[in-house]
Amino acid sequence: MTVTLADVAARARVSPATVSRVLNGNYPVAASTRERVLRAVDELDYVLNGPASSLAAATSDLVGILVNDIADPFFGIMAGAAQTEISGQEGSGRAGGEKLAVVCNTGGSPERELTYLTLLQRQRAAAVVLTGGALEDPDHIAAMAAKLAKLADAGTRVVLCGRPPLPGSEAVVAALAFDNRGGGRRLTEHLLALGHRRIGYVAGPPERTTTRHRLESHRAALAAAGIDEDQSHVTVHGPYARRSGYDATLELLRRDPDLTAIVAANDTVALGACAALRDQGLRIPEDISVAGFDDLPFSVDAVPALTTVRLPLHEAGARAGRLAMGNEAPPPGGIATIGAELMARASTAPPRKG
Amino acid sequence: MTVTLADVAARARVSPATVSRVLNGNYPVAASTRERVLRAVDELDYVLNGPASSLAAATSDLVGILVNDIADPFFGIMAGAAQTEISGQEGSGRAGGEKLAVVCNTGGSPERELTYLTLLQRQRAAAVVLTGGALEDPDHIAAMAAKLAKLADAGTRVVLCGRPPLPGSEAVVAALAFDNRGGGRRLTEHLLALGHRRIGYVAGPPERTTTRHRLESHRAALAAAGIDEDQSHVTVHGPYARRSGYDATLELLRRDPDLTAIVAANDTVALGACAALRDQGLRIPEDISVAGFDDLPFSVDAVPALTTVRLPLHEAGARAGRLAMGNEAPPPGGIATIGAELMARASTAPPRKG
DNA sequence: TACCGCTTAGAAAGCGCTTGCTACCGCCGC
DNA sequence: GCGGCGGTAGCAAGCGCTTTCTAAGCGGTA
Repeated sequence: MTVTLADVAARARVSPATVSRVLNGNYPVAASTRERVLRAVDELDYVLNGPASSLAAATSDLVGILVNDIADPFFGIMAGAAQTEISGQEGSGRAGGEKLAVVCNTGGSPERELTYLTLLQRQRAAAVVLTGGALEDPDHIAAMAAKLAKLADAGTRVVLCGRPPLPGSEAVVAALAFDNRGGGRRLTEHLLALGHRRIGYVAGPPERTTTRHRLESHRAALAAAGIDEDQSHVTVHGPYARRSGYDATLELLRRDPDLTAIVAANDTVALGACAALRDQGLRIPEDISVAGFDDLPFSVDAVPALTTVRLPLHEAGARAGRLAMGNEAPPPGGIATIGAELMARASTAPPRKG
Repeated sequence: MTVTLADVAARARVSPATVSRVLNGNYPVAASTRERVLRAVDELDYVLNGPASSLAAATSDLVGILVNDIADPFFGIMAGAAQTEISGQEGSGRAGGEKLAVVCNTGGSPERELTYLTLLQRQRAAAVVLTGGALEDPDHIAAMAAKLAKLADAGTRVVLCGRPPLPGSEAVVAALAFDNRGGGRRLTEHLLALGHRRIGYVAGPPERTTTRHRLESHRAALAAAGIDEDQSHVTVHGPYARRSGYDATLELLRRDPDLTAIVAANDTVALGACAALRDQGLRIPEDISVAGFDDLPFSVDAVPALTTVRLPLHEAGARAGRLAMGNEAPPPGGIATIGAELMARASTAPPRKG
């Protein structure tokens, strides 16, 4: 019922081998023959059998992009950029060397992360791009390192994007990490420069690298400014979600009503924080300043516009895509840190005198 | 080098057939044998060869979800819900009947849409979910219908989610369409009830069904209220992007400074519109009302909170996922319309007396 | 005891493609 | 005029798995 290579071969009166070579274009075929084959392909509306092809050639055109939360533009932007870079290979006519770039949503679950990796391993994926902060659980790190090593062994190119390098894993083609520490430090320094001293912090889930890096750099900046009291009572952890920002902010206000600024783990959380503050009748930034992280597209449209740290998500994703395709030389040592730029906007201002 | 079924069979001292049957669990195998096999699998760290398996069984565990823009939460939410429903199959131990649910980003390009479909066809995908509004170009519709028919022929289950049914295509398992018309009508009626008569409209790209349905229902509501002047000079088209909302709003203001309300094609565009209005020194909703569409998560946090139309994106995505897996009966006729609910919030108010 | 049927395992034939090797053809150069 | 060579095409052997068909072993029944 379905058309096979052999059918095409019969129609073009050549051998299956020749058809295969025309389709793959990696072996000389006379122009006249090629044309005859191509015509047969068109007439029969032939579609290559991917599994058969992958099996015989021991390679696949699947490229997986893993994200923590597909509904979050933070990941969407990176994934989209990577996917464009990977799929956009050749504008040249026939769907030849086309890669099938697909994104897989782990939902932040370590098990699903591993499961997806196994599934991609099954498919003998050509490459895998892992985005977003990693879990700090040692077991999971070990499992991931082992898995990635196995993937690399099987010829899959592994790229990390916006994720710190895996300790001891040379399996990876390249790791592009965001400078969360530098960005976090600059953000807090900005607040300090404005005169803030009592700063609440709405952190992400404690077990994520991103959370820790951002939080640690915040505290380091405070310490460097001579603020060395224990910060734990003005820190609340929660998921990277709007709701979490809302709830955490109410909690912080309860713990210390004299806070003059709130730093959020990311922009989404910051938006929740703003909502909570407004609901408490506080004005931003007159009564209290708010800052986020990531500079997602909506942040500039918040009212007031959100002070945040810009991460070049698009650029990083695109670069990861190119690395995955082997279209760009890996950075020295396979590790690159991507800058994070402070975007000082209207949501932060000097604290009220008093 | 890589471990194959035969290696496992040798180690467990059974035939390859038996190992296959243990792994697929669709044939009786004695408990003791099964255990021996499973142990061998573990010890050798065996990973099934997907392509080989797909080739032999003539089926695959790939499920594709096509989206127009992965960086847009509108799609992210649907895709995430669908993916969860598809992957979340069996919590039961071993990675057995696991489906590989992946999302493919077409970027709104018809060619890439078709390309992805071909790629999925190659892989003999188990199912395909198409999300988001369709292009109205007759050629593309015909090409899509043909492609989907071929996919269905090859056993791939096709589900449309948030996309109008394809004319004459019985290839499709089910089509879940949003009630864009009903939502659009209610939104405009809300504005009319508030007393607005001069309403600007920032529409999406003219060639998309979503755009047309929303715009037509808006105009129909106006006409029903006796406002039957030509609306074209207070309508501006543009992509579904923040920037487009900003620019279009400035243009509308230029064309008619007396507009008392602006309706945007979706929430993202509405945010851009708000920014433009603010930059012009206009207050929302005192000077001018603004409404969006979709009710994305950030809309409630806008200042003022955005009046919009809620689309149950998560629910629709989940349902599409279930339909794709055959875990839910298709609606009668294969077509279901999903309600759209007006969310009247602070960004709309009666126009200033004037 | 002989027969039957049930349960469980193995043998082997592909699934549709790729690719190393061989074979053929026409032409050049000596 | 003949050996050789570059350029093309075909043969056939798998790639690693699934699945049909066959067979072996076992207990139960007549």
